[in-house]
Amino acid sequence: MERPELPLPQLHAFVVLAEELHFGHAAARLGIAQPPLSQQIRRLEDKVGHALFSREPGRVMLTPTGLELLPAARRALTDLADGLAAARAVGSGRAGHLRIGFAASLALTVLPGLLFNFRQRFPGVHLDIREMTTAPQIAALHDKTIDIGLLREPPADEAELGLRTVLSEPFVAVLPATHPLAAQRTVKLAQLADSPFVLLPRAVGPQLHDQITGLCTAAGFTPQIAQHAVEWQTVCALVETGLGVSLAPASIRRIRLKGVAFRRIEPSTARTRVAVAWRRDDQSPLVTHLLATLGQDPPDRP
Amino acid sequence: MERPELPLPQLHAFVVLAEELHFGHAAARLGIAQPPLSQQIRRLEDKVGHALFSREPGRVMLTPTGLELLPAARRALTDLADGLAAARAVGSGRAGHLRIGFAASLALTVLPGLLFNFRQRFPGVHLDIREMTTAPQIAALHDKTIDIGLLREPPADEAELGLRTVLSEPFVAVLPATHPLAAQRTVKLAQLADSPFVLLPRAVGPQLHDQITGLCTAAGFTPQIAQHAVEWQTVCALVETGLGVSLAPASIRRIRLKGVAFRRIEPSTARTRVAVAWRRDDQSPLVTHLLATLGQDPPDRP
DNA sequence: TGGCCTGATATCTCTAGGCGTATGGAGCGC
DNA sequence: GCGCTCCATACGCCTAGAGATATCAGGCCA
Repeated sequence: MERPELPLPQLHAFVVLAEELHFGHAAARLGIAQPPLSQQIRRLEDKVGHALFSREPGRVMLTPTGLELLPAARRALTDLADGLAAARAVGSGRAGHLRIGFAASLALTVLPGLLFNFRQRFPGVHLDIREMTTAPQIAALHDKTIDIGLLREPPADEAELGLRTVLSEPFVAVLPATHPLAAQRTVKLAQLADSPFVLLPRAVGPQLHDQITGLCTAAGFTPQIAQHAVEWQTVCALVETGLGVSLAPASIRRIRLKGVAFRRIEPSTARTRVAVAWRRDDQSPLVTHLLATLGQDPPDRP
Repeated sequence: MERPELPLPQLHAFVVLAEELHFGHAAARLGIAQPPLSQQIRRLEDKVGHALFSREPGRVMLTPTGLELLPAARRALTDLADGLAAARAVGSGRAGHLRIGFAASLALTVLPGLLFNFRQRFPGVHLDIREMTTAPQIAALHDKTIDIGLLREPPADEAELGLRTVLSEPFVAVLPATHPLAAQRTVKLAQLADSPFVLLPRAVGPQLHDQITGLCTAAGFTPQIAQHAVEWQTVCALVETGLGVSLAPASIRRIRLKGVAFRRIEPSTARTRVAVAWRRDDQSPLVTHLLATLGQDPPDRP
């Protein structure tokens, strides 16, 4: 790649003149007087080393040399205009792509609304969504593998990461509608001690899993896990069949199955936090935009 | 098409820095000191409105914005470099295309050598060859439908055209080897009065045709045309079969058939002229080159 | 802590070039 | 011949920008 020798204003003048084939009109289109245009063309011809236009009295025409240069000049100008526009779009956050990690348990709560709102505001932005648990999200943020994390039970000691709580929700008991406790408005945790549990496998969400089993332990019993299911829908479905009960973040109420009842638990102090995480030093306006979207459209609180 | 805002030197600096990702090295490759490079990049970033590089201590990296701009910048630069080279090639006559009209009777004489030599010297030039008789060539030169004409019996009164004689050749009698006159070294035109003639149709080359029949008339007889043939090879082949005799420009000797004899005619004053014609005001270097080629490689004189 | 590397800043110079007005000069039509 | 159109030429002005040198500031390593 060598140093370019053709100033863009001259190329611009050249292209316009090639379209108008009239110095006066071309100068008018360029918004300048005619003599400067003559100079521009002259300078360009000097640089190329050959005439680009034949000025026969009465008509201006492109020479073969000019005809050869024209498409290149035109492409260069449009490339630059388009490239500049695209770069500005990316720079201002109207385009680009954003990689978001999210906890599986959010797929039915904050995530859909967030994606919907964000896409409506920034339709040019490609969103790359991947399901990850908390620890891998933290690692991926440091790796710059993702730009945004949506996770449960955020760690407290991450100096390089920004963290903001998106949702803090209590737990609910998930019961078959036929279960005796379903008759009560609230359920004491200890009352679940004898029921078999249906839970997500610990590997899917260790923080949440540990918090749930921790709640049971605090209530004085160890949950008897009868069955694992990787998705909350499945958990509810299994509860509906009477296989057992479960404990889940309150947003699970979104899953409406007629054979399943959700009941507040007591004590109700235990809550699970959902946070958004990002790199503090991330300059991308897309991150800012996403955080703003998250702030302006607070997810429904169940 | 709007006025471009990105000076090419800055784009060049940008591309080089994007490749080197190191201000010092990039500046060295550009042949400038490092501070000016920093300035170039800064100016470009000001114009774009966003950072193009992230300068973390220790490493320079492209931002997404810069990554978006890079391909456009690269394409614009190479387009211009290539376009400029192509335009210069056309301007200097190393490329382009040249439209040549030629008389059919030259297809076996001046034309092959001319094309061969010209193509060897200017392999980048596309030659557009079309067979035309004299009058259409003159018209096509005025129309700018062709750039070069190779014609017989050029007109004298063409002020706008340049004309140069390429070849001036006598006529020869074309005889079957068994013909009594073939025993002589030279043939008097009148001796052909009783033989049937094989000639090109007048439409193929009126000037030449008229000149041949004119020769006969001058010698006191009207040729009995027994057969027409559109190509000289065919004429010779028909003569070989004994169908008749012919009169032809001497360069026809190139066609070697064992049953055909070529004999000088007397009086030998009659000659046919082949000329090259071009527009005097034609600026194209290709025309000059072709004329030079024609001058430097004189066609074989039979 | 003191070099060293790397990039940013400050300041200066110089010129290419972009634009204007005024003018010249060739064709062309009346 | 006169005026009109259209392009070129001739200055003159002025800014952008490309380049240099000198210096500063932050990380890194010994």
